Amino acid sequence: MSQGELPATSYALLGLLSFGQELTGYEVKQWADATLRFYWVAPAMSQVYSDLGRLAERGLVTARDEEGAGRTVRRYRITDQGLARLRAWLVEPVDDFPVLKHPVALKLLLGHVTGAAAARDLLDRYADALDAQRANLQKVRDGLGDDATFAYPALVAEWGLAYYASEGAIAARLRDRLES
Amino acid sequence: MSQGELPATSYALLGLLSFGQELTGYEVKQWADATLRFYWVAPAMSQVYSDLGRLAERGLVTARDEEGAGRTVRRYRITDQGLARLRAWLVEPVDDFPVLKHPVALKLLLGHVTGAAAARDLLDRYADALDAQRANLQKVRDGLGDDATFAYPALVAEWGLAYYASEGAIAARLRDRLES
DNA sequence: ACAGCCATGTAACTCGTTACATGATTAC
DNA sequence: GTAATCATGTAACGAGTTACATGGCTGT
Repeated sequence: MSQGELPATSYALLGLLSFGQELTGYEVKQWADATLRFYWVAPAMSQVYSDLGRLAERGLVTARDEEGAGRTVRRYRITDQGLARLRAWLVEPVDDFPVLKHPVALKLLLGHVTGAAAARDLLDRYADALDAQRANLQKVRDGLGDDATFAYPALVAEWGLAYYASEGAIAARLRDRLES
Repeated sequence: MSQGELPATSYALLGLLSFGQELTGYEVKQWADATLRFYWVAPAMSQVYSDLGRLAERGLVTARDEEGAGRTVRRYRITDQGLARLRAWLVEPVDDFPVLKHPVALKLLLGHVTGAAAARDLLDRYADALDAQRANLQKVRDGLGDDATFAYPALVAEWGLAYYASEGAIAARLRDRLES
């Protein structure tokens, strides 16, 4: 039990459980959609369940079947071992530099194929998408409040907001340079 | 032939060939490492070869075996059909918002597990990595020159440089907020 | 002679996705 | 009653990775 390395996404899910609550797979997915999505990925529902199963196998979380009128739901809680394992991973030096899969930059890179008008269009639509994304993240940040419990998630949300703001400014500048 | 959708990475490789040269798989990989790496991914050598093979099967590139004293190298060139297909993909509205896999943000999000000192450390090391990455991209940008041929790649490289600058500033600000 | 780069691929595997399948509870 | 949401999984597949295998060319 507990042998073998885990993919980062598993640690991310384990991390969601490190805030102390006992969550169902469904709830873990919702938290992932609300927070992890902006800095990591939003794992598919099916992956959440299978990853939680693996974490349980290794004793990093416990699975408890909770009887509720008619329906039984399975709640997961992080174990001491899981917390220790998570801490060890967190303090490990980060080997991977952030990977950006940026379809807009990729398409702009090939602007010579489509011409300046298409490139401007691309950046315009990106600016709209950025606004929408930023609005979503702003709601998440507001939802986190100013309590100490979620101080770090709030910090990271603000990082994301600053990133979107900067990205919007850069995109606007690039668009202007294509205007000529 | 030419049936079926292609993954974005295949279009990215096809895009590298859209600049007109006839390249070997090895050279495509080098271009990918130099440019695509910053905004998309650096595909493994083995993937470059298998993707080029698939593009050839579909008539989007031609493969020509070039005899050279003893050794034969295979050079790929984009076809008219390939260029048309690439153009169609480029003008398609971008459905995917950029995906950021940001291990530093992910670990910072879980700062409550390790404490403020570890979080500061994390951001310090990230700042160093950012500097290194920015220096690499600066070399790429300089190598692209100011010729019209690589105007779009140069534009995107400058986007990347601005992004790294902004990221460094944000990380420094966050670090200061953890100082107290 | 030897190291390092150029060059090309195959095989096994992992991560993560979509599609499929099922059913209970809640709000209107 | 019926639609949306809560809840839990399995199966098939795809994209991309690492490990393995091979060999020529180039500079010292």
